[in-house]
This record gives sequence, structure tokens and C-alpha cells, in this order.
Amino acid sequence: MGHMTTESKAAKSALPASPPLTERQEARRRRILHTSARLASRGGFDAVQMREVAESSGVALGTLYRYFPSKVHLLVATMQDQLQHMHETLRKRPPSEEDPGARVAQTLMRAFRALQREPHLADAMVRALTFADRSVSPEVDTVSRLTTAIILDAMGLDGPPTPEQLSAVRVIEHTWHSALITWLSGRASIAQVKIDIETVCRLIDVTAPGTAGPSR
Amino acid sequence: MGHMTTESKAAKSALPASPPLTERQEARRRRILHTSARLASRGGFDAVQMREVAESSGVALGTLYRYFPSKVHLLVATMQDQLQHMHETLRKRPPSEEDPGARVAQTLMRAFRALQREPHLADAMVRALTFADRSVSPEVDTVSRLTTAIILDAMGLDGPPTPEQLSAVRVIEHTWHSALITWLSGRASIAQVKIDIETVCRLIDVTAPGTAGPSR
DNA sequence: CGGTAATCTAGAACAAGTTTCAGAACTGAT
DNA sequence: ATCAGTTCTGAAACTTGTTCTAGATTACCG
Repeated sequence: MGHMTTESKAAKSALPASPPLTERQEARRRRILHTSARLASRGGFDAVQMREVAESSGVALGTLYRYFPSKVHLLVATMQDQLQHMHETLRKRPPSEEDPGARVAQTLMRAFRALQREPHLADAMVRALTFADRSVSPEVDTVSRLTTAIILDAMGLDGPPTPEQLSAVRVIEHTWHSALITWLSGRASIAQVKIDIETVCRLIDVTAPGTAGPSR
Repeated sequence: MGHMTTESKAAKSALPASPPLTERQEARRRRILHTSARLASRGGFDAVQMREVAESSGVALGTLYRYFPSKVHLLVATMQDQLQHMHETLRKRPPSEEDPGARVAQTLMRAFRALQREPHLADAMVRALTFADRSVSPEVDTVSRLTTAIILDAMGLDGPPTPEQLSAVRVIEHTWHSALITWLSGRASIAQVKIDIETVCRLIDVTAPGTAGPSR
């Protein structure tokens, strides 16, 4: 593995709020993201090789780097893309449970089973996400907001969440990412992940307004 | 970094099926780990360059790779080393709180402040840990067991932990790692990490035996 | 349409992780 | 002390992420 620059020196902030892309450019971007997901599905993080992504997308290497300043940027963007699909899919079938905690657990396990179908892709995306350094913060933040939105959606709250609930959601996100990693690296079974998710989701019910807090 | 005095074999059972190392070999290994930590402290993950580690440890590159089959292996081993120190240090000053949850939160925040003193080193170790693939599973597992031991120690239980408590500890570990990453990549403040840690530690009290569970 | 600036292409070049190999140095057993 | 087997060294080679450059294309503007 070559060079995984932690600190990208000349960060050419191309993406956020930049000039609108032309038709051809949008198509190129799509092609690249599609290729990225395809290669990742085949062999995970290592199988996404920048030269191959470029060639297979019909784009020069330099152009690929203009669109996505690093491999990690590319994979995080791929994750954004996939998460948006998942958000829509999940939204179509809201969870059947009653309690917010159980609803979140059910939704996350659905998401988990979806990822299970493409474990290599999941591997590439999650590894990129946790390996990302400061130069990718905005993109990682977007992924985080998407994940938060999925969880809040699943909770099915009436009003806005309380600060305590937001804390619980953050912790759930932490657990979600980390549990995913332990599963992907073969150190935890699916059953174990399920237990962890269900355990952490109890925090939702514990922090629900109107419910007596824990005994402290 | 004075390395350990005499310690029981139990602590360093990292390499299960390897032949015992000679004196010179043990010294080489320690030199390498020391160099790794030194370079990491200076510039994080990227500053730990295998050629430089080898040269600065007075060892050939091929030898470095014989001892640690990849950069990630090296950094995870470095983390094992540092965690052992931290475990001993923390054990010397047990937390002052009463409730197990609060004790764990206090201990983890102490550990966190220790890491804050060498943020680059923390960055290198944690990034390696979460980037590790299957080939590093045994070593990552050792780190996980060490972390679990630290948390269980902090809880100060009388008897053995219940399965529910073990689940809570797993979730706390997830949160710990993930919160660390968000802090290291500049996406969360120290205050935010503190809140997350304290939030997840409520799970400990919630799952304490003899306490009524949440209202579900 | 002509001109100009931005974008894209092809390919070389560079950086750092990893592998390989021939020979020197060390180890343990006879 | 000698021999066989392992370990270590030094150096080159290979891989893949990343950068750079010169020229071709394209997009936009008057």
C-alpha cells in the first residue's frame, strides 16, 4: 500500500458549495462513484485502486483526483451515496415496534442485514470512514448527519429530540460504527452485533422524557 | 518510558505460538516498539515510516518485517504496550466515585486526558487499530481484552460481571474507540467526548443486578 | 466565429509500504 | 571447533497512492 497521506497539503476544496457541475461532469462523477462501489463490492478497500477506478470510469487519473482528492475522499463519498439509498429504503418501511429504542434497534439491524449482502463494500466504506483524517472532516460529517437522520427517523418522535436523546443517538452511532468494524474484521458474530445494538438502544428508553431516569 | 519491571507472564501473552525470544531478540523488539512510539508521538500515523523505524532501531528493514509483518501490526503492538502501562497507572489510583458507572466514566476520562498529552501517538495507535484487517485480529483482540480489563477493574465489582454487564462494557468500548476517533479527527470537542462517555456509562447502572430495568 | 480560461488526457515521476534475495552473522548440537 | 540451520543485513525491486507536466479539449464570452 503506497502512501496514505494523513494531512493533505494542498487541499483543493472542490466539493462543498462549489460551482455547479455541468451535465458531463455530473455524469463523470456518477460513473466514478459507480465504479468505486463496484470494485469495493468485489474486494473491499484494497480492491479500490485509483488507477483502475480511473480507467474503468473512462477518466484520466488526474481527473479522478480532481473530483476526489484522495482514495478516502472517494470512498466516503461512495458511502454518502449508499447511505442516501438506504435512508430512502428504510423510510419506506418504518419499523413495526412501539418503543423508540426497539424501533431504532430494528432499523439498525435492517441496515446491518443490507450491509451483510455486500460485506466487501461495507468494509471499504467503513474502513475509509474511520481512517479519514481532518482533511475529510466535512464529508465524514455529512455521513454522520445522514446516520443521525436515519436514527431519528426510526425513533418516530412527536416533537424535537431532547439534548439527552441526542447524546444517546451519538452513542448509538459510535456503537454502530465500532460494532460494524468488529464484525467486518471477524472479531464479532452477527449475534454479538445484535446484542450490542440492542444493549445500546436501551439508552433511548432510559433518556426518554417522562420516563424516570436511571437509579443514580 | 521506563519499561516494565518484572511482570508476570500473564500480561504479555500476546504471541501465543511463537518460540521464546532470545535476549538480543527481546531487546530488538523493545527497541523497535520504543522507536515506533517516539516517531508516532512526533507526527502521528504518517510519521511512523517503516524505513525510519528500522534505521532508527538499528535493524534491517527485513528484520523489522519479521518482527512485525506490517505497519498496522507494529502500531497495534505499540498500543498493547502503552495500554499495559496505562492499566498499571490507573490501577494505582482507583476512581473515587461510588456508582460503578461513574467510576468507569471517571477512569476513562483519566485515560483520555493521558492520551491528550500525546495526541499524535494516540492518533497513530487508534487509526491503526480501526484500520486493521483480519490478519491483525489476534493482536486487536488482545488490545480489546486489555481495554475490557481496565473497565472491569474500574467498576470495582464484588463478584464476576453478569452477561448484561459484559454487554454494557462492550458498548462502552465501542463508544470509547469511536469517540476517540471523532475527537482525533477534530469533529468533536473534549467536552463532547466527556458527555458521550458519561452517557454510555449510564448503561452500567441500568444493567446493574438488583436494579429494575428500564420501563419496557 | 475567435480567443481565452478552465478542464481533461496521457504519461512520467515520486513516496512509502512491502517483498525478495544473496551473503554475513549468529545459534545450537555434535 | 565444525557444521547445518536459522536469523540478520543491505540493497534492490515491486506496488499503489499521489503529484506533476505538457499538450489536447471543452466551455464560456464577446
